[in-house]
Amino acid sequence: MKYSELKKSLKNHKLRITDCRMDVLEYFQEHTKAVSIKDLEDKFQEYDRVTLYRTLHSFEENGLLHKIPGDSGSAVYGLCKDCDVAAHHHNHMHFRCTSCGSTECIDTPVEIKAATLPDNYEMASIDVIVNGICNQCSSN
Amino acid sequence: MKYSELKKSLKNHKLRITDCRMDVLEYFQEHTKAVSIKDLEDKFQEYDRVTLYRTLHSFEENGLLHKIPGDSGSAVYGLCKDCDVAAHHHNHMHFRCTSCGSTECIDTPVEIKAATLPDNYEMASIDVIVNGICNQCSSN
DNA sequence: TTATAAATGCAACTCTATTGCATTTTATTT
DNA sequence: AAATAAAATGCAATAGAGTTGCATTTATAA
Repeated sequence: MKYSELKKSLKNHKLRITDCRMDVLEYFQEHTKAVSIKDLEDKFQEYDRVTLYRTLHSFEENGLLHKIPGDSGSAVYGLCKDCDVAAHHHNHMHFRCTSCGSTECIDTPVEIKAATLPDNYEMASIDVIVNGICNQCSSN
Repeated sequence: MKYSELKKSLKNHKLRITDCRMDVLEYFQEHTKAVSIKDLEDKFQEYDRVTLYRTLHSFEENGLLHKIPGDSGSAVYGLCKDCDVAAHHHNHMHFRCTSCGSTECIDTPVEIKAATLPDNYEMASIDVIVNGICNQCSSN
């Protein structure tokens, strides 16, 4: 993605333009799989770990990323493709490959009826994590 | 639940009978909400943290508990009511209350068709986490 | 009752994530 | 373009979650 596009995207989300944020956002754009803090630390050794953590947090707060609960411990993050700051649409599914360990957002929308909940439970949002073998691993 | 019942349950899962395991299992039986390591540490200060961790792990390995990915960081565990060692049925949903922070297993079975996945993805299992307000919180 | 295999407690350690603070950088205003 | 205020960064320290090794104790089965 072009520099000016990245810049625009940050500005749209009311985020200041910094080297770290530009690099991290570009990294997200270039990867279809969800990204962990570990990935970023390995890739961007020139930035402090803390800065990378704070970058993820600010991106998440400003609706650029969504957090995906990690399998064991550490979380991963995915780009919010169809979201804007006002309305998040997180009702897609996350596919976690048990072979390569990657997590990926699958754009198939997920519908679970609130009617299936017991009385007096109110649904706000839903996270669906599908475990299995991803396309890359199944073709090897 | 009676002592003898707890004992039988542990034996069924090929787990040795110890004080810690009996107490922890009883605690799970008495609570409808999912249990965190923190809950256990607070409740059972007479047992070492490590022992409680290992108790959870052995319960999980032997099909007595299932692990539910925590909101931020620490995981919680739920009793496997309808599971046996041979066949786990984890396709129920987990309800996480954004008000009181509790997580709970809801017995409504969840069906997501593998057909909704893109080509060459193979589904093995699925975790559904519904966020919202639980019955207790909505009536307060 | 004894033998052995497993569970426990303790200490140390690893990994993940956060906080405080001084410094630097960004964006805005003049 | 320079000055200013607000925000981001880097570093060090700290907090929290979870694990490992090992000596000791306990449970089960012979």
